[in-house]
Amino acid sequence: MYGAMTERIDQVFAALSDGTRRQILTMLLEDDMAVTDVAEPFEMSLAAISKHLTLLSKAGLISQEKRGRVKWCKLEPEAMRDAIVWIESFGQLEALNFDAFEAYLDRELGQTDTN
Amino acid sequence: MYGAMTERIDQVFAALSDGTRRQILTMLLEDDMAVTDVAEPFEMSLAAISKHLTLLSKAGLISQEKRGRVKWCKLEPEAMRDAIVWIESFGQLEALNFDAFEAYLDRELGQTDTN
DNA sequence: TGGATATTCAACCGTTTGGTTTATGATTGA
DNA sequence: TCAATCATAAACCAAACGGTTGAATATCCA
Repeated sequence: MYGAMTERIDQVFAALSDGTRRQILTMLLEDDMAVTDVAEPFEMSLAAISKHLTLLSKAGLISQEKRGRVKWCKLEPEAMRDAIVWIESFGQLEALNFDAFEAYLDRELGQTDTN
Repeated sequence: MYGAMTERIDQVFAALSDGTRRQILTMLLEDDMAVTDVAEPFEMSLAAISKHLTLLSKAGLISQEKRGRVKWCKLEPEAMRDAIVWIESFGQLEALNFDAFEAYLDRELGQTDTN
């Protein structure tokens, strides 16, 4: 069994492991965008971008709302929160974040979260 | 073509997208470990853990050194640096980190880093 | 020497990923 | 109404993932 939070972190990190998707997220920092406009700077097909957006959406990193024939994509940075907490704890250079990491681990264990 | 740094970030995020691997990294925070000892708390085969360790090693997140018949695994948290810079910039809650992100983007662009 | 231990290799399996092309559905607007 | 536009679906492909089992390799030690 796999905890809900653990699974979400899996999805977020997996979503971030592709340069195209990271670039899309960066573009969405500016403003909400239609799918076609998201696809414009890329060389791949619209269908491929549509798949990337679906994956980002499943990971919670964007939301999509259809108005008319246009589907608007909006960044949802909150979805990164737990992933940020996890990864920051390893930036031991500034050893400040260990408290946050231990708190995270406690929550994980408190959820009968076997791997 | 894909920039070297971009590719490394891909690998790091992909490595972190699996709960087993994140747990291994957490274990290695404590101390260096032999492969067999890493595998002990998991229910999967030793060969499976060995593969996870190979992947972590390719991502630079651990190093492995063979002494005798034992292969020691050591955490290499520095490998997370660029991934941390990238992801932190989206934690807009504390809007402090944007400078780091812009610096990252500048480096990316400065590397003829097409996607 | 030879058995036990540590680790990986090799072959296999089913699923997912990241892309393609073509077809389809929904909506717009002249 | 009907052509153009926006977006996804469907079918396909090659490669990677995450796991298995069984064999192979290397080392230790009695």
